[in-house]
Amino acid sequence: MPLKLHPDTSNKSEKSDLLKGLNSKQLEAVTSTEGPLLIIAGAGSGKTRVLTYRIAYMIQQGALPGQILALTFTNKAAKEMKQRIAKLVSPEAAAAIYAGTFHSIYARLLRQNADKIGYTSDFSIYDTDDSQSTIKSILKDLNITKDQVTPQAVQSRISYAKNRMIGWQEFASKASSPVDRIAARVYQEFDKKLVQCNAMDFDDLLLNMINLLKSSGEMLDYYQNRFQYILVDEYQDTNRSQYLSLNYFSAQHKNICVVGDDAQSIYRWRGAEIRNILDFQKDYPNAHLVRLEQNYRSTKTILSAADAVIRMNKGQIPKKLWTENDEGNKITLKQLNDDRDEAEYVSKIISQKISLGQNYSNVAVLYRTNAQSLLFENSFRAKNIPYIIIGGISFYKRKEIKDTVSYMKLLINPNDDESCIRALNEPPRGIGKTTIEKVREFANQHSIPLFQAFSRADEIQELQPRFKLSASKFSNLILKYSQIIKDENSDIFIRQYLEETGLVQFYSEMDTDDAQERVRNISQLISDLTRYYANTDNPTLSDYVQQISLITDIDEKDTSQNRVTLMTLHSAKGLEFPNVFICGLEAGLFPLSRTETNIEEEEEERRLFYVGITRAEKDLYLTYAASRMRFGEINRQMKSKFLNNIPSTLFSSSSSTILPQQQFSPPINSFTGNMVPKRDNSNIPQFDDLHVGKPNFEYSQIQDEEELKPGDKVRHNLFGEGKVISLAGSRTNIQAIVNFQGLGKKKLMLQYAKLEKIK
DNA sequence: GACCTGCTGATTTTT
DNA sequence: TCAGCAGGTC
Repeated sequence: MPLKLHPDTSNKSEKSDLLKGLNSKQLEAVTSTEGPLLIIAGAGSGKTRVLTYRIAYMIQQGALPGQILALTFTNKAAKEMKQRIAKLVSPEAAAAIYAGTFHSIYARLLRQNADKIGYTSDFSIYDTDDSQSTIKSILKDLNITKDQVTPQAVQSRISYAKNRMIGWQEFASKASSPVDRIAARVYQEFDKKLVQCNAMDFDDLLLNMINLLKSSGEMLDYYQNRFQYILVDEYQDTNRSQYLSLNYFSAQHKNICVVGDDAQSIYRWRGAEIRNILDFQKDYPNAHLVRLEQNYRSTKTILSAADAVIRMNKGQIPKKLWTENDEGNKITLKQLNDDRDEAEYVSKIISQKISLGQNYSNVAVLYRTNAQSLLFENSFRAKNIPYIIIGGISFYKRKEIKDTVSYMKLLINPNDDESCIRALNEPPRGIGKTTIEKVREFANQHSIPLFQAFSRADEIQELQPRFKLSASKFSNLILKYSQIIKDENSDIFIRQYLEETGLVQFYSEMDTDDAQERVRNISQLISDLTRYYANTDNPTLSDYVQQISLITDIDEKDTSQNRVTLMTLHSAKGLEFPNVFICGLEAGLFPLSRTETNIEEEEEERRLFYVGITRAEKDLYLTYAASRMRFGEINRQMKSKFLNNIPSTLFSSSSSTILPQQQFSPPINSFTGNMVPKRDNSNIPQFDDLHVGKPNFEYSQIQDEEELKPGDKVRHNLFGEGKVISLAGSRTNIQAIVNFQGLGKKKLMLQYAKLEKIK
């Protein structure tokens, strides 16, 4: 169907403005709006710009924003794309576009039609931890011990199968090893359990989308008409189920545009199939192909290094990435004695750059494994280098946050057994393992959710009266508030509910730093919920919980501030920085040792190195250490074989001489265990960036403007109104004792507690 | 049922 | 190195 001109946006000058500044290939990609289009976009070739402009152009040409489906790799990328479209076209248009990750968009669509596939719209989304603990309980029910198979092994096999659209029946029929046979058995139970719990894991969001499309002709018809234009970013990293769902969506109109680069495929281990991009032209025989090969990001030197590396891979499509940029600085290769020296070296270079007028935010430090971040953190903190870590333990994976979210989930989806278990004994209610086992048995016998079994505790003969009492207290609390929320959907009641769970009070009363931090985190989550209710049309708790279930590490970080970014090479995909350090280039670490025996895995590692190199705009530093502490032991190692792929002419003269491996100097410290500074989070600017949307952590504003004094009336987000009893501590670390109405006295750190002074 | 202690395995990468 | 867990004790 050709595009019709939109009457009010067909302004000629706007249109030409939009296309101005694009090179001929980019222009071709932007304006080829009809039919299947494959864009092979080399690193730094302006891919994001092309996608954004293409959408804006389509809208200008008459496409309805609500008919556009744009799938990106992170929610952040989608958000940025929408922001740019808001400027290029209009905020209304941007808001109407369906843009997000596969998982978040599909979750949204599934919510609207959950009943068609046997769920309710309030289904829970299980993250990896939830799934694993479900698997553990299944293993227990099946009397399978850890000696036979680990829950992790089972989980990864199930996920592997799901990613490739292999159901349990097929998996069972092909299972040849004992572990596979167990996994097949668990897989079957797991599927059943998830449906019972009204829950989906990450893989199910994709699979169920396909099930939904297959569920009826009308459904398929509806969505094929609904999404007239489909755009997919990072197509090389899509898996089988993503691929199939796209085929369903686009089968009629075939207006599908995929963008990718086979050289940057780094998620094979997660089920991504490069063949999706390689076979696109087979799938759509009349597909138009555009190659974006001009790089606007990096210097010639960096590009040469990247090219030299990727050329070592056999299974790559030949590409000629080129740039008009300068030759630029040589690459620095540095050998250090050990991992601590490596961190010191990186800090030193960063400090030098800062003194020459660079910004911290122009620097990224990339590594293979999250565990490597610790030494950089220590060193940066000692040198007052502000930094942000992406990845590692996410805010939403913290115990107290998961517990709080479990209470929310349970309120909207009482079938959710995982949340029930989590919430049940946090804070401790005196219901122990034996009791839970008895209730679980009862639930299994009657095929009812765990929560329902707790509500019927009276009927369970073997339970002692005191357990029956605490069980009914627990279920009454949930039932009471789920009714209240149904009657009046307001965040006020959710806050009240969370307070009544006693979770915050439990931590508040524990006088440890750790507990105080947990209180702060919970209160931050609650502020976020409040903000969500204030800023969203038709907010619901269910929607909020689903949103935060799908937040990715990179989404939740505010990278706009002036600080160094620390992250894994995987997380760096799609980003760019003037200065990039790639650290830990050692045999066994990068490439990881387990990949060395498998050519395909090693090629994937090499692509990962390629991705890392091509993040750099101007200066690239490659470092490796002769010895490194791993698993609490000091290991000596050789430099990475990947370094041999880069011609030595590209390295600066100040680079370390590339020593033959045998000549490595021995590590200076034979044992550094005690010398590594303890992790100390006290002065890192971290609380403001662990967040959905805009964090706005408004701490310490009050005491800066007007000092609190005993007798003042204050309001706390969670505890409500109260009166300041006393203040103690140093200026930067004031502790207040506040008497809250109905709650009694609480000790609060002013620096973190959000106290609002009221008249 | 709560708490303590000593053992074990984890470090790939993430929606 | 250290978090998480099983197993023992009160």
